[in-house]
Amino acid sequence: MKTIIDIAQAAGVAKSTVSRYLNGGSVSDETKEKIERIIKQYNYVPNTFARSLKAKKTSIIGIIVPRLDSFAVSQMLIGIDDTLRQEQYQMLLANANQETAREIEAIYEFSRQKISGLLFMAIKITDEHRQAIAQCKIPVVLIGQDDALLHSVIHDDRQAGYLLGKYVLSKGHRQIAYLGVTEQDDAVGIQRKLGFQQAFADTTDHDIRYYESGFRMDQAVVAAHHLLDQWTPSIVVAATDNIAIGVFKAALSRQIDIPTTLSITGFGDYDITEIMHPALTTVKFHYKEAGQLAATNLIQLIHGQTVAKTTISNCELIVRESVDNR
Amino acid sequence: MKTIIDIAQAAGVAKSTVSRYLNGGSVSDETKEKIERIIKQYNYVPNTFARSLKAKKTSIIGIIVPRLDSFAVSQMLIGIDDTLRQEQYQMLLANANQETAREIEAIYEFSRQKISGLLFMAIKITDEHRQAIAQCKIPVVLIGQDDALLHSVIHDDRQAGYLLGKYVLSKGHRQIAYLGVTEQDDAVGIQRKLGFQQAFADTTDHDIRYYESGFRMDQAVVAAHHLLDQWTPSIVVAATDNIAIGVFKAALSRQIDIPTTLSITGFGDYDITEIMHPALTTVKFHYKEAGQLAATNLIQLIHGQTVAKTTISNCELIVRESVDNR
DNA sequence: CTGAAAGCGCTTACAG
DNA sequence: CTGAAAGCGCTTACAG
Repeated sequence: MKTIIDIAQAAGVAKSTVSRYLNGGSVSDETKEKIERIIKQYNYVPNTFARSLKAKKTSIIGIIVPRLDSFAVSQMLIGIDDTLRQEQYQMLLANANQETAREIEAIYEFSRQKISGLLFMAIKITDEHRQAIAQCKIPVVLIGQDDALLHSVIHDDRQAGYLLGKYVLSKGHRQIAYLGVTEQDDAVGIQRKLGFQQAFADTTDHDIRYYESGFRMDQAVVAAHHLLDQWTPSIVVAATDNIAIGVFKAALSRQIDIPTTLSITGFGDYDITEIMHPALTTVKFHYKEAGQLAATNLIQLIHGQTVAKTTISNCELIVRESVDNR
Repeated sequence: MKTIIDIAQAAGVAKSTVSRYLNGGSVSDETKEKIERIIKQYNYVPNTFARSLKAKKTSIIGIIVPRLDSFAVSQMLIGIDDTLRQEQYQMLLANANQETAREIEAIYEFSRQKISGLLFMAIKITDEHRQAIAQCKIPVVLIGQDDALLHSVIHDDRQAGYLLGKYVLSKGHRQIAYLGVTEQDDAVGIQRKLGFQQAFADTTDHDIRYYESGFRMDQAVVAAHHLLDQWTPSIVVAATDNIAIGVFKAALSRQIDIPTTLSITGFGDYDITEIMHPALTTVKFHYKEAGQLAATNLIQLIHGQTVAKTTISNCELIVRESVDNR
């Protein structure tokens, strides 16, 4: 491996001059050309460690995701990658596998790698998280989850629940099973549900019953069977598209016709929901844009600029075929 | 930020002793305890740059993926993450977005970051790739694509095509549309097709016609319409599940009944294919395991151990409902 | 515009 | 088991 000294010697200049060339400092056209040629010839690549050690900064952004096999996560990653590339940042990725301990671990590990910023898709922010983040002194932008202190880009989960609630109401449904997720997850577990309930605030002739499922499709199938064993609603409102797909699967295996006998809705507008049969009525979030926004905000934070504490990414109701009139 | 000198002073020892403690060298129990306590108290985290600069190694593995919104890629990433975590490696991720130029760029950028190994999901290996890899002197394991020189973990695409071909044949289909992808992609574009053809080697009363599609579902829809405009096969054999889903969608919009009028198959066994209606007959690849295997092989390569040049991950036919008897 | 020198925070032989 | 010293490959004031 060639070092800056090799280049300097070959070009007949001091290494500080080469360094200046590398960092866009003032160098005469003549030496510039000379250095350029030598670098190309030697195929010289500066050592990032030496550079970062001295300059005390890196071009690496850490990203913590709860899982890798999720449409929402993939889309957000695409958005993040998009803007990070443009700004010449690299992505260091950690999969927390939905475990808080692994999230904390990743924060410290990232700190050791001296990332210049952190993009964090958390399920729930605890004091332990706040402490780790504070200790590492890294700029952070949360994605998908709000926090009193940290910067965040969130989806309008409340509004999403409300829009869907109003729609379900308008279609005449009154026997409603809400298949949610743990309230540990504020955005998905609480806000969507609150928005949904709000849509029914002025209605009295309805019966909404609450059930809970895990995030994975197979967990949703189990939860849906459990639900359908207990009750016969006219609609199941699932807290995510993935869970809705699980309900589809359970209903199918019970020979329940969708949507004639049972209507189903989701949240998220996953790619696949469009081609399901019947196509799923859901609420679309702009995941890719949220990822871009979060990356942009983080970079501004790194540059010491001020950024709105909370950025809200909007949503829209996508009406398809899985909800029947009642 | 505290440095090793702060720790050394506070503990009343030399910094080389602290370094030895950090790296598991011989230190008396007494000093060990002292240093341990101080480190905890100061919340000291060693500077990775300084460490890597001197020790000339990192714990970072670079990963280049063609896209992020793919079931196969996600699953392989999960597998990779799995074994990399256990071995204390970090993942530096680059999304090439199916562009060769971005793949090359990523290799050089990774080299600058001094990754200790590269996991590469390429579409096609060109001389430009080989040159970049050779120049950077980084251990590499290819995933999903074979190469004459580089180490790789591949799926048994040929066998997959063969298994599916034999099945299609046994179900009586003779008017077959093979909706493939570009032959640039050896594994998906060539091997699967060759295996499929091989299954028909002893048959003469068949008519297989070849069409081509992009990898994305929306591209597959267009390709499927194009195909169905031109011909009326009894089955469409799609080169990936994603493409098969596009065919489903096109058939649905044309009111063609699946599988009665048109049978469809895919490759990959994406999660979703199980809950489609009718459920998709396909060939399952073990993506997660392939990711684990590749990561394991790469680490062995990094440790200077010898590794089989090519590791083949097997496949199995998954018979479901999308193929009718003919 | 250019160069000599100090220093970033570690690790690693080498003595003792 | 422990410490003093050199050095990894850069960047950055500071002179000139």
